[in-house]
Amino acid sequence: MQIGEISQRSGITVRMLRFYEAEGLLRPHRTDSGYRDYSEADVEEAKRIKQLADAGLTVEAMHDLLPCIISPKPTFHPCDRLRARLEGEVAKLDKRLADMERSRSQIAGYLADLPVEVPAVMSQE
DNA sequence: ATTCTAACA
DNA sequence: TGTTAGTA
Repeated sequence: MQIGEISQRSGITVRMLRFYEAEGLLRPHRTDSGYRDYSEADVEEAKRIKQLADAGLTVEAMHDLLPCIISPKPTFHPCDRLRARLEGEVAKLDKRLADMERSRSQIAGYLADLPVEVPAVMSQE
């Protein structure tokens, strides 16, 4: 099938399907004319990729996790290092959350100290 | 009509 | 990630 069909069936944009391929996540065959030719197996793989992408995982993480997924749920198979990798992802998110909280309080502080604006019609009178 | 690669007011 | 260009 062509890229347009797997796109609608997987929910991944054509743009991203090409990007993931460039990243080595999906390897569809090519027709004589150079068009990507996807198989049913590719559709299942694409659905798994979609799940991981929606979880906010990076392409690098997907490379590690995809081989450990059995169903498109995804259900993870106890591969070696799988637990460590998932824990690593959670650690990264915890780091980002901490950074964002610092940023939030900083900006909230600017907002709290902001002088009250006087309406133009009043300041001119 | 669709897809392909490359590139960015 | 979108979008556009010029093809196949």
